[in-house]
Amino acid sequence: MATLSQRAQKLFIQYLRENNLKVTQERLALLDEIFSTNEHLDADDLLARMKAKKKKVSRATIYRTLDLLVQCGLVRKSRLGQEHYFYEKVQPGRRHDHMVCTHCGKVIEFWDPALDERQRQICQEHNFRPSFYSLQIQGLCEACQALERESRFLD
Amino acid sequence: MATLSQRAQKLFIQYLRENNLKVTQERLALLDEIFSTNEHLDADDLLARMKAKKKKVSRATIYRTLDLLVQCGLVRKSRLGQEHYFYEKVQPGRRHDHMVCTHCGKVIEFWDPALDERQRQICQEHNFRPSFYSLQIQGLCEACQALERESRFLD
DNA sequence: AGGAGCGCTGAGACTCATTGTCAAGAAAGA
DNA sequence: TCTTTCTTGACAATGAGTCTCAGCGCTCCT
Repeated sequence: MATLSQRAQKLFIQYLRENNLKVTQERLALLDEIFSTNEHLDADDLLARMKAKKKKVSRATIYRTLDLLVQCGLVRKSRLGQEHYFYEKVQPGRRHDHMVCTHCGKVIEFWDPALDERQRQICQEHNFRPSFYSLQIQGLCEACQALERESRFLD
Repeated sequence: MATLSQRAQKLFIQYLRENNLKVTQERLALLDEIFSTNEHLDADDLLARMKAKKKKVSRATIYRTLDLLVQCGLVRKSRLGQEHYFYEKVQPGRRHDHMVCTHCGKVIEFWDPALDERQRQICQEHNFRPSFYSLQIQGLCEACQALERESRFLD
C-alpha cells in the first residue's frame, strides 16, 4: 500500500507529463519535503529545509514549483495571519479550516460538516458557483489565554 | 437624525481626541470618502478619488489614516481575492462575509446567523478565544456562469 | 488673536515577498 | 548520443506597504 507521499509523487509526475513539463530533481525534492511534514510552510521555510539537506534550490524555483503543485491540487496555498503565503499538503478527505493564534502563531485545524453544508446552501441561494472557500479565525489559543491571565505577555 | 457618515465622523473625532491625535483635513476627507460609497476600496482607489476631488493626500497618509479607522472600528480591512487589502465602512448591525467572483471581480455580501453561531461554538470547543473571523468564498457569479455557458469568456 | 508645542503630512527612500529575465544546464525523445 | 525544449539560478525588477524627516498645521494656553 502506497504512502500518501508516494501517491502524491505519482500524481505530480502524471500532471507534469500531461502538460509537457519536465520531471526534475528540484520538483521532486520539493514535493517530498512538503509531504514529509504536517506543518504549514512558507517559501523561506522550504528554502531553509532544502539547504539543510544540502539540496540547493533557488527561491525562484521554489515559487515556480509551488505554483505547479497548487495548480495540480496537491498543495494548498493560504494566508495565515494575513501576512505572506503558507503552503501545506492536501490530504484527500481532510479538508479543514484554520484558527491562528495571534500571539504565538499556533495553527489549529478544524472542520465541521454543518458549516460546510451551510456554506454550500448559501452559495446556491445566491446562484454563486464556488470554487474556493477560505475560513480563518484569528484569536488567542488556550495556552496564550492562560498566559494573559497571569499577565505574562512579556514581549 | 444624523446620517451614518455624520455619526462616523463624530466617533472618529472622539477617538482622535481621546488618543491625543489631531483632527486634520486629510483624515476627515478620507473618512468622508469611505462613508460616501458602498464599494470595497483599496489604497489606490482612495488616492485616485482624492485626486479627482482635488484634495491631495499622500499615499503614506492614506495608509496611516486607514490604520486609525480600522483601530477605532469604523472601517474593515480584508483581502478580497487574496491580493492586496480592501477597505469598507463598518455599518453597525450589518456584519457580513464576502463572495468574490474570480472572473469579473464582483463582490457579494452575505450573512447567515447559523454560520455565525456554529463558528462561535467551534471556537468554544477548541478553547479558542476568537477576535476576528474571515470567511471568503471565491467562484463564479451568476452572470459569469451564463457567459461561460455561452463560451464567451473572451479575455 | 498670537505663539509655543507637538503631532501630521508629503516626498521619496526603503523593505520584503514575490515575479521576471536570460544565459547556461538538464530532461526526453529520436 | 544528439537535439530540442524546458528548467534552473543569479540577479534585477516589481509593487504593496512602511519609514524618515523637514516643514506644516492643529490645539491649547495666555
